[in-house]
Amino acid sequence: MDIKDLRSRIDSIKQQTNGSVHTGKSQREKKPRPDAGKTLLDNGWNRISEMVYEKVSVINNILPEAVSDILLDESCNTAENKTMIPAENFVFYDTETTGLSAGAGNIVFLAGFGFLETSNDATTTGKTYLKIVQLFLSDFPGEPAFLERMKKYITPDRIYVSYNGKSFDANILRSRYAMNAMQIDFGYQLDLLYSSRRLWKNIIGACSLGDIEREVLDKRRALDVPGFMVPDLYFDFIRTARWDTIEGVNAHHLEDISSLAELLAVHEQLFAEAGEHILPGNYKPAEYIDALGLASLLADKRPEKAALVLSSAFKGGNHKAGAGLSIIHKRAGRWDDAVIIWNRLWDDGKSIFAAVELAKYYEHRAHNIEKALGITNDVLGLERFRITGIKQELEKRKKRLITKLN
DNA sequence: TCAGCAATGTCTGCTAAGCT
DNA sequence: AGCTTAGCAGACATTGCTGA
Repeated sequence: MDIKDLRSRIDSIKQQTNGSVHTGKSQREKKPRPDAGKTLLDNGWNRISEMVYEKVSVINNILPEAVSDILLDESCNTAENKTMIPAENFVFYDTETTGLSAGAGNIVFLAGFGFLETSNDATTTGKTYLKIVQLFLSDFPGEPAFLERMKKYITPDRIYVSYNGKSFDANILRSRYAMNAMQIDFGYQLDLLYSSRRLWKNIIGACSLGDIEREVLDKRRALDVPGFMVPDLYFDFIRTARWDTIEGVNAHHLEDISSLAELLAVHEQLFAEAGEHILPGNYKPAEYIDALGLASLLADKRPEKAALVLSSAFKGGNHKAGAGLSIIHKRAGRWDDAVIIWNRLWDDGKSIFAAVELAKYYEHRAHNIEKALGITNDVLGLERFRITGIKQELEKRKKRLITKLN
């Protein structure tokens, strides 16, 4: 994007949010939008204290019903000895801030928490929906009251789901509570950035939440506020107290939280169907998943599923998946299965990894020194070693095998 | 008994990438 | 832009097994 495109994009966003495109004319000359005089209170926000506002929205998109323990580690007390955790234990959260650093000058002005709840309404009983509570700070002095109100939604016994929240949101929040001499006890942090990278990085490249929304969730935002503009728009709001200045940011923030819930649902769907060849309807087909990444996520808690994923990918011609599967077989003592894979990898693609494994197998397991030497000579003849250490290792092996043979 | 090998674990340093 | 995290590679230590 060149500077001209960027300028026009910024103008069009400003036009949507407050009509204040920079035209060279003074503020006084500009014609305000008809709704420019609206306040937070006109837009569904409730005033909690002088500078703190709160809004509740209900979203009915694709939501996780129960969530597996696959993405959680042993430090998560909520998941202790459970393979499935009720969705009510998960809180989806996101913040908007005045900058990127965790330093003193950067504050959180918008925080949102999404709770999965089940309807008690007579007509929709049992239906799960996402209730999102947004908290807005309308000016800096209200920060202590803002943080105090937020404590209502942060409890140590829940699992807090975010996108890059481990690095960003949680740290900034902790730092704001510390700056205000207040205590906060966050629950377990589940950051979907890292699992998303494993699943899609090799397929779609960049894995920002926006990329994931577009490529995986198939969501298109009509006109979104780019992150880098958020601080400026908030500062405009502080100066002008015009609600329409910040309207786009709040909408963007609500979308982000809603997408988090949907993204967790996609993870769950993938885990549930791992190893099966068809992923139905809502999301991209199986070829759109990095089999190695999915298997690596499943490896600890569902090793049998990880093996199924790799096996199915290997059948489809993914040699790296075959290599991974062979190591699982080897560790489990299933040598015959491992040898079949190594032979195929060697025959089909002259895989150095497979050849080294076969040489080890014939030397130490099958005690067939001639065969071990044969494959060692074959692979040494390839002359396409990226890692010189492997070649040296093979030459050492060759020397040893010749001695053994004699 | 001991040397050599393979596997595994730990530590360190570096890089890439996400958030507003 | 600043900060944090995970992943990766390389170096090194430890353990267990095997065969001379």
